[in-house]
Parts: sequence; structure tokens; C-alpha cells
Amino acid sequence: MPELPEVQTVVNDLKCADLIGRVILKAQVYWPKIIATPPLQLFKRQISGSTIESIQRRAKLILFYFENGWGLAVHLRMTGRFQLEDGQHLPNRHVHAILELDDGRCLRYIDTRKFGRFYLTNDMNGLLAAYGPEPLDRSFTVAKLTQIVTQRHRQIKPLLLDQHCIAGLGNIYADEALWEARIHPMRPSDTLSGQDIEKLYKAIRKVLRQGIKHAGTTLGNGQSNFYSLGRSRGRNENSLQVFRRTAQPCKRCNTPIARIMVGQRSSHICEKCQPL
DNA sequence: AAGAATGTTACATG
DNA sequence: ACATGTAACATTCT
Repeated sequence: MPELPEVQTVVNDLKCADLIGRVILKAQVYWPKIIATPPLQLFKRQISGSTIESIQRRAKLILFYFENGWGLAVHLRMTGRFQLEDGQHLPNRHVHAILELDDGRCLRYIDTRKFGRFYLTNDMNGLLAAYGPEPLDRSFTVAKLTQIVTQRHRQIKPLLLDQHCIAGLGNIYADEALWEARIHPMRPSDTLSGQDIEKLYKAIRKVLRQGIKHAGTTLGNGQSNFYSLGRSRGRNENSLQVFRRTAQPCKRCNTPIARIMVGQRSSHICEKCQPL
């Protein structure tokens, strides 16, 4: 579930939780496939005794940097969540890993679909090298987006979702940005005009900033929807203009929102505002 | 009760 | 080399 704004929200909450300077005493792992690298026994040995120096976000990854030069990157994929427990823990069948801290607390990883992954590495830069630019960074400019979009001939939405091209967008915010910019998701990327690209640039940054401001998007009431640390919900759902608003009126022109498949993902569009 | 779900990747095919 | 399609991962939600 989590896209850039949701991951940023989790990181912000983790940073507020007094984790800097804490030592990870021990890792308990109940679903070994969660640990992508290194092999489980090495992972457990290496992470034990690590002191958390900083917590950051890059793309959709949560990055824990340790004082010993290693770092832990966590990708939540669809349903990953962290919870900080003090003494007693609420029972949950989907706890797959627990990091025990030196202050008596535990950071536990919950993931109903078990798609999330932990990467423990002493070469974080290497791990991050393949990702495209951060859309909210100053280095991400209209010129940069022009280059990304013009260099290839692909449908614009799958391109936006490709983390090697731009980091952090997922299905929700890609749909929102394309609606905002009035661009059809199947538009070949190299046919966008300069004006289109500028609108898209502004739209991407607008919807991501808004998502962060609202602490992420939590859809519906299912327990495997997005929740940040603890069980705090995002407040961005009411700001969505098209995502999962199929058949409801377009907020600009009242045309019913259509749902179409693009690159094997559902897309929500106004066919009048976003003609092909 | 079938189909879809906020993500990624390996593999196949054009 | 690049673009696109399919299946897989595993469980819940509509």
C-alpha cells in the first residue's frame, strides 16, 4: 500500500519515537522470506548490537542507518507496517519480525501479505543506485522530467510507476497526478508537449506533498490498509480526486470517472479531461 | 463467491 | 536493447 507519502509518514513517526541512539539487541524472525539479504543467520548476527544513527526515506524504502556503517532498508510493499510496543503486545497473527531494543521496547514488523522485505547492507548506496530521482528533491526539475519522459517510448503511467525512472509514485498518486495534469495514462511518453510535462511536474509534486501533509492515504476500514506507527490512519482519502472514484462525477466536469486497465494495473480517469 | 488489491520481479515474447 | 505481457508472491477485502 505505501507509496512515497505513506513511507515518509512512517519515517516521520519513527523519528519522533526516540529511536535514535537505541541499540538493537536482537532480531526475532518468524517468516524468513522477509529477510532478503543477507542470509538469515548472518542477518541476525550482524544486526545485533547495532546502534541506530538516523532514519531516512529513499524511494519507498525506510532506511535505518547504524553507527557501525551498516544499514537496514525496509520495503513495506503492499501491507507492511511497523508497531512499537512497550510492555504488553496486542496479539497479531501477522507479526513476522521483532527487533528488540535496549530500552525494553520492541519494534515489530507486521505484514498480512508477507510481500515486504528487509535488506541489511554495508553498501546502502549500492542498494539505492538503481532508483530514479526523488520527485520532491530540488534536483528533480522540469528539465529532468523532460529528459526521463522523452528518452523513451512508453505509456506514461507505467513509466511513472517504474521506480528506475522516478522513485516513489504508486498507483494512487500516479492516477491523481495524471488527472491533475489532464493526461491520459496510455499517452506515449514521448508525445507529451513541453506544456504537458510542466503540468505533470507540478501535479506530481502537488499530490505527493498533499499526501505527506495528510499523513498518507488510508482507504476504507480493512485492517491491512495503510496505518503508520501505532494504528494512526492517514487523512488523505478525502483529497483523492479520481482514485477508486469509479462512476462518481469528475470534480472538474462531472463526467463519471472511468476505470480502465493500463499495464495490468487499474487506472481511474476522466475520459473527458484526459483524452487520448 | 469471484476478482481485485496502495508493489516488485523474473521470465517470456514481440 | 527495449517495450509489453504473464505469473508469482500470500492474504484480505469488496
